[in-house]
Amino acid sequence: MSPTRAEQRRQTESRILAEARLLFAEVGFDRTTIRAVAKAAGVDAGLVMHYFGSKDELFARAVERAAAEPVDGDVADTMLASLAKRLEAEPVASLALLRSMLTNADAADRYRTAGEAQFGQISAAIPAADAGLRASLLGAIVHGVLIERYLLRFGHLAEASPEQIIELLRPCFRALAAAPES
Amino acid sequence: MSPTRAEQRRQTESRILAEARLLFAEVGFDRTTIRAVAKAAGVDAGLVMHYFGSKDELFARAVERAAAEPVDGDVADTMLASLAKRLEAEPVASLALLRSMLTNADAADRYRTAGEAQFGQISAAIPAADAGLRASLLGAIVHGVLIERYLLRFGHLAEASPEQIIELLRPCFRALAAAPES
DNA sequence: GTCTATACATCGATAGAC
DNA sequence: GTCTATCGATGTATAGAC
Repeated sequence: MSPTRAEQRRQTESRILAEARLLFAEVGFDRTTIRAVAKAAGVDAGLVMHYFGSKDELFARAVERAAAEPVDGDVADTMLASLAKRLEAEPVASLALLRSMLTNADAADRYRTAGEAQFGQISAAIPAADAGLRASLLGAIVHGVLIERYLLRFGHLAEASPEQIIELLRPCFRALAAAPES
Repeated sequence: MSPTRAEQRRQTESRILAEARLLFAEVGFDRTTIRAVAKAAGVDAGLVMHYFGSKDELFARAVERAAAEPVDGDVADTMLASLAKRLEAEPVASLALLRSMLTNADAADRYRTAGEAQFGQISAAIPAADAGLRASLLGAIVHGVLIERYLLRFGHLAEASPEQIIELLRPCFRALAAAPES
């Protein structure tokens, strides 16, 4: 009935990862210490190092996620649906990346890489000569909203319902996703 | 002909402040060290401490700026004009604040305070029941664009001309600044 | 007015005991 | 599989010499 060593390790490891994600999302890479992660997970700092080798590796494991979903129908609607999902359930792994991307080069790279896949699809689906810039603006808006809602917790944005936000942004997204005249 | 001690100090102090602003904008509060600021300004670390007392005080002095300009005419146009100005000349003091606001509580507070004055005006000028949320979204968009252009230097946004960006954002801003029907 | 020397704390990482 | 002990580096801040 007692768990094998491999099971033990897997459980402890995932508990460490969960606490690391939370801390990275709350205070960012630099201010998250191995010691604090270990304490939150109820283990020793040496064990965290033993499992993950380095703080960078721990961060990499904590923020890795599944790939972005494909853009099928209308660009604006697809992006709004994706944003709505992230406004309903707080996306901890994304927040860990967002929190750290301005002060950590590795986090910035991962953020860029994660965004490029989605960017390519969106850019290709916009029928305009300046599709790249339009897609970039859409991305900047999404991230600006997520930052002020979850990371800075600005009053109106933090408390508004996802539907309210989505409906206000819909005309913006439509304007950016559609060509000026066609 | 030789400068007085007071003049000497004033010059050295403003040189230190300028270098501090640059470093805070480039790598954020935590990774900016007193030693690095001193070195960039061509003085000793002890002197920086002697002038400003603490790293927090140095940061406060480095990011303090003039108040936001008043909202006179159309809300959307006013905000777009304000954004255009910040897209033409890189606003170093603002960037220092933006770079640090996700990982430093004091920077986040200053950012919030600086934004609230402008927020109140914008919110009051929007004729809608959800004016507060609309104003917040406008702020989030502005900051999202500034972050990706200057702090992350994303290709399309970093290279686009201010006019291009402003014209693409104009319909978004109009939609958010105007009541749904009136 | 400017610099040297140093106290004091924190953190990542390593080695090894149990 | 988990924890103790410790090294080495770095950074803020202080005290005092010049």
